[in-house]
Amino acid sequence: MRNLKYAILGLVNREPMTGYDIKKAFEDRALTSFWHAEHSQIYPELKKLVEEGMLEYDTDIRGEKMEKKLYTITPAGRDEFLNWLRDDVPIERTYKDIFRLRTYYSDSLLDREFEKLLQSQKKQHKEKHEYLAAVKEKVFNNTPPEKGTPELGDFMVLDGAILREDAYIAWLDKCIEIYK
Amino acid sequence: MRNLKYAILGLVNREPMTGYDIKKAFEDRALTSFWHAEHSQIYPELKKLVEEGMLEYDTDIRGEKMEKKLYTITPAGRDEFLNWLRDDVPIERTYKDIFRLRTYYSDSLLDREFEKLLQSQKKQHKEKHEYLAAVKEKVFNNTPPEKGTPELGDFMVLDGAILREDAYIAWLDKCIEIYK
DNA sequence: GAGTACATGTAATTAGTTACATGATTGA
DNA sequence: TCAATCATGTAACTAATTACATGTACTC
Repeated sequence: MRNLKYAILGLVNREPMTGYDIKKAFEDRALTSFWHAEHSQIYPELKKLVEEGMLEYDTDIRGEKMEKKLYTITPAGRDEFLNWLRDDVPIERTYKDIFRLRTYYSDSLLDREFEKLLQSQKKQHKEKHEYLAAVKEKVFNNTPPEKGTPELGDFMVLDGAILREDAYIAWLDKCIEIYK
Repeated sequence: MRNLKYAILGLVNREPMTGYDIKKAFEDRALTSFWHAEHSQIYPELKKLVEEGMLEYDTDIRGEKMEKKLYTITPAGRDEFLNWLRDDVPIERTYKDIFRLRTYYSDSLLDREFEKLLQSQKKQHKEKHEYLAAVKEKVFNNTPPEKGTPELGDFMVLDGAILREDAYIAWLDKCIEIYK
């Protein structure tokens, strides 16, 4: 499906970037909630995208010797990206989740043991939720940016991540209630 | 992390199973919402688990020639599984989601184009939601089973899947509102 | 006799993670 | 001068998907 390919094309389509910038973007709060890749996956993919004519780069010499490659999207790359973006896709059958897998088997634990695990998960999801809500307030003042700007994309996925955390916490609370 | 290993150990711990049964279990309504594997991944993993002493099997001859292997968990396998189950794990940093990736880049589409994609996703998530809610009613009468039964695990993850769909639909509605 | 479900495997490829490997630049 | 960050790559391994490959049993 080459999802990483399109994730990268989309980023470089927003603005020219180095591999390092892409790595940083994947660590960013909004993106990190629904996509991620290590640099060891990014650099080979960039090389491939250049070979395929989707991206090109200029080598930038910083200081004495330090080289960095600034990637730009080509017209072919932009076409390919837009065609991908327009696709109407089926929803994913499975959203893999290790804690749900553990919950599925929780009858093999003592009630107290499992309740502790539930509480630990809740604590972590609450922290994530608070963090995301703080970003929404500070960066966006809780208000959606203008249509047609990349910032609106950032806002929507951030909002989605917050709703996802809400639902996760509500689910954990239901499980805790059962086990109490 | 060997998650498939523990997914399989957990299933066989519930009751002896063939590889085919495990495949079917992964297609089951509850499990399929948070875990999945193809038979091409299951059979080699079963072989490995036997080599590691976690599982053993009896070959059952059905009819003329047809062989099936009924796997049973060993005491070592059960120990390993329970130790894994007791682990307190960090929440996943990323829940990969291709539609959220597309949403992140939606400013590159026309409003009408993207709204159509949002509506298509909503339709699919609503169908999934209705299906899950129907299972919850028919199988569990909307009531949690007794503690200490595998059925409670089934119920909790099913409930979690429903809440997840609720949140997804709520998020899509927010996005649709913005784009309308 | 045809179709579906049962039943098990391997091969080839793609995706993703962890570890190995190197070096420059910037600011305290 | 030390630490953090910038910057790029490869190697080895694990995880997962798609395709190839085969045959049985049951029901209509």
